[in-house]
Amino acid sequence: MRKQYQPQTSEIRLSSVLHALSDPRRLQIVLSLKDEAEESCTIYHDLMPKSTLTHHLKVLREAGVAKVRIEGTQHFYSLRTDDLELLFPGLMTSVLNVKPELIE
Amino acid sequence: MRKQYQPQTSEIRLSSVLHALSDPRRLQIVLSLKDEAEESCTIYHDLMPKSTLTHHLKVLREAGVAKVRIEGTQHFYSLRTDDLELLFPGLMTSVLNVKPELIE
DNA sequence: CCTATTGTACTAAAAAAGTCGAACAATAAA
DNA sequence: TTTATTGTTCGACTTTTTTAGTACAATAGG
Repeated sequence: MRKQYQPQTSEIRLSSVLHALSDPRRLQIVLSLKDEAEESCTIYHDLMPKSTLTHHLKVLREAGVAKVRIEGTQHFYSLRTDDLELLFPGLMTSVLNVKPELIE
Repeated sequence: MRKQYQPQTSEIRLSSVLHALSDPRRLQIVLSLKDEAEESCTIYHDLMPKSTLTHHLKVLREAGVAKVRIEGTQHFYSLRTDDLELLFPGLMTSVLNVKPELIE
């Protein structure tokens, strides 16, 4: 369990962020992180198999949308809200406040 | 040259909008429409072949990001700024104001 | 040390997206 | 009516993405 690459703030790109957010399952994950400081991966295991979840979290991480803090064997995910607000002011606010019926 | 389907405002979905915006070439098109009321397709023919352009404009149209007005054989494209602002307040503003070096 | 928990890596298959040439359709203009 | 302009449709091909099973790695606890 190594690497867990996450881009520096200066490496985050809009195309990648929008791509990461455009998948319905990833958008669902992102929205569920809205009000949580951090969230362990296990809560999503009802929604999809572990390996699929790993894939989506990796896309979010590598795009710079989410970050992870590792504690023992548990991974706690959270949004990089501050970085994203700095780079793309207003973007995450508008995405996170989308009306549920307009998501997909 | 018929159909040119464009969704009603109530049919526009965030996933589709984000997907449409996530491709670098489409994002480039969208940004070029920022300050233009309307723009004919011909100006993009340096950037890509006609059929590729048609494809990308179709994705933007069907997602509800752009609309077209047909005049003779010319198609004039513009952004559905008002509709998008109504559905996803602040989203397009943040995308359209991205710093060029943060696009891709 | 043994075992359960948590999540990654690898792999393969299927689905979706992007690219673009060539033929076609509609209009405009000569 | 013939020709040029503008853009679509079709089809083929390539690339990327998504999905998910299986095996593996790291840590925690008994």
